[in-house]
Amino acid sequence: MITLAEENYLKTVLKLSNNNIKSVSTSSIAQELKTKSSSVTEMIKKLTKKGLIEYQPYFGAKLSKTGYSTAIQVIRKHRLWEVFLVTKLNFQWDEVHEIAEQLEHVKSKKLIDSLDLFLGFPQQDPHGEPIPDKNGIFPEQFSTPIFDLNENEKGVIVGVAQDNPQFLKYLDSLKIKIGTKITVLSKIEFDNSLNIKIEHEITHISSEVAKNILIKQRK
Amino acid sequence: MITLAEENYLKTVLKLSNNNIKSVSTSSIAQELKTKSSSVTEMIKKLTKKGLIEYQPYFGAKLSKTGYSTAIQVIRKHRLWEVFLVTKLNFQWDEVHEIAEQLEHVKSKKLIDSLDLFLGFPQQDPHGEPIPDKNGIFPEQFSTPIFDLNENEKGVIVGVAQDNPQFLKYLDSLKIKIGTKITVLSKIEFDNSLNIKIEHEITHISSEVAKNILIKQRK
DNA sequence: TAAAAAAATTAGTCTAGCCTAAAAATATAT
DNA sequence: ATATATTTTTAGGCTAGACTAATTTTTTTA
Repeated sequence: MITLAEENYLKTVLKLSNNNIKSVSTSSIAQELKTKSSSVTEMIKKLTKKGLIEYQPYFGAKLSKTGYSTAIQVIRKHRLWEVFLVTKLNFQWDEVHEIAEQLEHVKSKKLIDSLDLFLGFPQQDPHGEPIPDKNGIFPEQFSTPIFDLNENEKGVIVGVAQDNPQFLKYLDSLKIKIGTKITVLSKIEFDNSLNIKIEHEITHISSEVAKNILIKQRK
Repeated sequence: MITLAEENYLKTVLKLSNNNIKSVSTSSIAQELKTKSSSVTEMIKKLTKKGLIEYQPYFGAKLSKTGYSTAIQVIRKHRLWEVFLVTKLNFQWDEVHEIAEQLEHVKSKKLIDSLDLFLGFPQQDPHGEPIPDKNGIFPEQFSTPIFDLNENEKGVIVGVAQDNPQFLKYLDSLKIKIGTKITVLSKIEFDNSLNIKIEHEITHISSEVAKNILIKQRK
């Protein structure tokens, strides 16, 4: 049986690894959960013993396969409850997070699948976050700013978040248009700018631009 | 802030005192919660310190006024969630208790009042239990078997749960008919039979009969 | 590449809730 | 009315999860 605290740790590791499986530091978890790193170390050990986390002392923790799917299910519950609160109980989109934090820990597979059906299998929560299905599969990706991609992730450009002519001309000069394939090669921590590959050419864009180019993600 | 365990204790005290404010024993609470009486003693002390319970060592615990209304709110949440599960998510009436046990601890006044509205202010849960309103007031009493009354409680007969002629003739012989006022004088533990007063006559009925006479309760 | 700084882990406490065993109080029965 | 039985409370432990302080490991910097 998994406890509420354990679920919150798994969820946090998932979040910090950008919905992927990768190593995150003790201190980042502590910061996110507003606890101390010593507490995190202990809990990570416990989750390792349960097979939910893979942990290398001093080098961070990452989700195991079952840890990942457990975390995804918590996310699914959280987002479905948010949809319920907004669409059925008329909550505002900014009022639902705290309540969903509680509801996401209610344990019943049947409950959440029935709720999903009742809500009409929504694909996004009120904040636009995608909702994984009962098997943990995320829906066909919606458009995302390139800015949100991690290193080595790929996408196809599907739109822009600005129609200012200067911006669009700049995109032309980079040979960026709808349908163009891009890959994020590296992110520069300092100013959040990106090195990207467009078709076969390598180039560099600022964070401002990266936030305004919308892509659909690919494997 | 009240914890989940504390809420469960308050709910249990309320249940054991038949939705009233009266003293219940440590051991009965322990039995109901499947814990040990030593644990109960400790928790009762804690709740006393918080002003939710009034406690006299060796002579039981009873709800304070605020303890009572806290417990009523938990009951309200439990029953509203049960209605939600059955009427909106198509659960069967026997599948909802365990899930409602979890949902009843979610903290948000607005959530539960919105849910109440969404459900159309139901007055009974799927098991026929009355649902208190947002102020903790129970709806006009529905019919109840006499069997469910406690000693010294009163009611007016409003119906029967059997129409078998033998049963009805027997009621005639007791001068019981619709509109008859009754008072429960005492309950015999051994066979759950009752001594009752009908208008001004004292008589005795078996538990079988008591289960099939429906009354509307009075103060 | 060695010293200093930063991050992570360990050791030792604390609280909430639970437990068992022993002691104390109350209730029952002769 | 006193001995016995039952119930309740007290005392002392245990686990989950968190904390602080001390130690160890890794990273950074000179």
